[in-house]
Amino acid sequence: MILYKEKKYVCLLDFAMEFIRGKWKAVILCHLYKEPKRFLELQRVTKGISQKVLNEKLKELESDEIITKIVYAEIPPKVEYHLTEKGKELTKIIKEFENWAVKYYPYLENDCK
Amino acid sequence: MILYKEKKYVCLLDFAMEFIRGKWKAVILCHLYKEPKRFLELQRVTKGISQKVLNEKLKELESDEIITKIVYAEIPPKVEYHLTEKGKELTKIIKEFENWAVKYYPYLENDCK
DNA sequence: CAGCATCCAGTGGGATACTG
DNA sequence: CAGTATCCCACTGGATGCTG
Repeated sequence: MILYKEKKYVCLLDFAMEFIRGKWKAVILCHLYKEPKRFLELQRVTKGISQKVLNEKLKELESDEIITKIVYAEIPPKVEYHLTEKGKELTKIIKEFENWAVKYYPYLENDCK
Repeated sequence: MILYKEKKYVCLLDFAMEFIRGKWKAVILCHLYKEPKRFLELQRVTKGISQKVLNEKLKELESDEIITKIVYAEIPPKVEYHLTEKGKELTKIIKEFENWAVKYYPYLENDCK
């Protein structure tokens, strides 16, 4: 049993999966893989996500040190989200899931690029 | 947008992640990696899972062709769950998450073997 | 031994409106 | 542009008891 930040995990894998739990985190990370993105850009490409949830997930990813947030002191505000090294390695693994799906479900199109 | 079995997915990755969504599926698959297991065995090693949820997840994994179920005609009943080839490949990726966690959180013990 | 039926609680996420 | 604040619903999973 692992205790981390007030939460319980039955094993290390359970703990590891926590970083990408839910419908959106993996998708967000993939969108940040090639290059950093701004908030609105991210919302646009992550089709279907609500502003509220995007914000929540970005906060969680930041506090987990998977991404970093860069705020430019401009008006209107400009914010960029980048993957950390730790986040890049995680995202590489996530992309393997995508490849797995491509292999076993080749007829499903992949518009998530 | 992908439609599959009455459900909607925003992209292929979202679809791929569906196979291991929730707290338990990844853990279960890892436990089946080395060798097939019986129901009770699986419940014992997957510490904390309820019988109901284990059953639900096994059914989902079976209908997704990630595992196969072998029923021996004995009394008392004997059932074994095996990974398919598709499932093995998926589980290999899952194990990389574990390695990622070991790398970045080396001080957390790993009792999930 | 393996698995089904209920009932219930917590939470992840949707919709909408507002702000520095 | 990049958030916050509410309100609400659906779904995942927990607890317990029963059965071929």
